[in-house]
Amino acid sequence: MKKGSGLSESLEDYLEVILDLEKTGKVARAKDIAEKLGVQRGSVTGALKSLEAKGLVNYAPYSYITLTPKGGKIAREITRRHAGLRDFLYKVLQVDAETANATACRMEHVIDATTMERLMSFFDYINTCPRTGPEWVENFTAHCSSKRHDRGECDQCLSACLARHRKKAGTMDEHE
Amino acid sequence: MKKGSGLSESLEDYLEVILDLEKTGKVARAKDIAEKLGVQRGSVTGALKSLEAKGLVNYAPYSYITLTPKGGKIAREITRRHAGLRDFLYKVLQVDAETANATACRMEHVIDATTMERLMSFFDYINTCPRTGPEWVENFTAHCSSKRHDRGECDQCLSACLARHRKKAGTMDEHE
DNA sequence: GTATTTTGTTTGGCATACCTAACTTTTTTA
DNA sequence: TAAAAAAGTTAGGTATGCCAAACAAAATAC
Repeated sequence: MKKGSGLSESLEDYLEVILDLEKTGKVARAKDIAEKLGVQRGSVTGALKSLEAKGLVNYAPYSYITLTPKGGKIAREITRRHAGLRDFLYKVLQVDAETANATACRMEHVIDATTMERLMSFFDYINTCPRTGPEWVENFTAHCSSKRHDRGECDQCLSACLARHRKKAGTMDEHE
Repeated sequence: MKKGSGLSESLEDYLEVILDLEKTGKVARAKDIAEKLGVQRGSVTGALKSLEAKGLVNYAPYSYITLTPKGGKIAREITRRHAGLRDFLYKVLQVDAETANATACRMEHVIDATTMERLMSFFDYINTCPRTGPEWVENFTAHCSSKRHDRGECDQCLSACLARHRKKAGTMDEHE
């Protein structure tokens, strides 16, 4: 268990882009792939041949390009990682949208399946645990700028958190 | 602001290993570098020439190898990232030690400075905020295995957390 | 339906980064 | 100190992955 697909980062990027094009524009064309990846058209031809040889895309010269089931599976996995990483970076670490996206784009190729799964569970844990949740995440911004927690407010913060939870739990009971 | 060093992942690895060898065995020898990186000795010579040309290592054929101030700075930065990422993966996400190390080893080359800083601040936030802390992190394990929070215990968990904080705050007051 | 434009392919070249194997230098040992 | 071993270098080769530019096919326009 290393990187999962066994593909180079470059080829994984091609699959990801092809999936994206399939989802939006119906057909993936070499020109669009080149534009999205910022490479020349000639480079796309080479990559497609390589992907075709690995059974990941349906491709023949001058034909339309589609993902094979195998290629689609990998592409969806990469896309899932991309989205998950981007969300964690943007929503939790609160990195600006562009940096979050760019960093996710690089990390998606190097993170292993185990770590990715754990990160997503952790994201879920943060969001569902009453001790944390969105409001706790927001406070992280303050922690970042001030460099230190204002310890004096901790008691108050914790009490408010408990109160919110009880109110919420109470509200939920009413609905039962 | 992209990757910081502008070096390839490969060359960053060389710098990291050279720093490590300098710290432990005093002198970095090509043979040790090759072993640590899992490459042949011939590959090391090529990399050293490249690093020398960039002013990152002091190197001449058959000479000992040392990092220049510039190379040392980059090597320390990579090493710092490696340690930070490994700690986050191991201590927070609780990925097994080997996977954490291997994943950190790949991520260190693709994470940008901003995101890294945020991640470290977040690690600090988790550890210092009374609402979270080590005990909250431990509970993450349960969340992972059970797949769901046992909501019934939340009130109790939160109350205990508040009690612990007050006790701790009280203890601290006594010391003043 | 032919000419033009667009799109796709091919070719040759460059850079990285690795390998193997032959060779040289340095170090060790006898 | 001379032979043997170890360490380092060089040379030639492979694989990726990109580019630029010439070329071919397909699509569009007239």
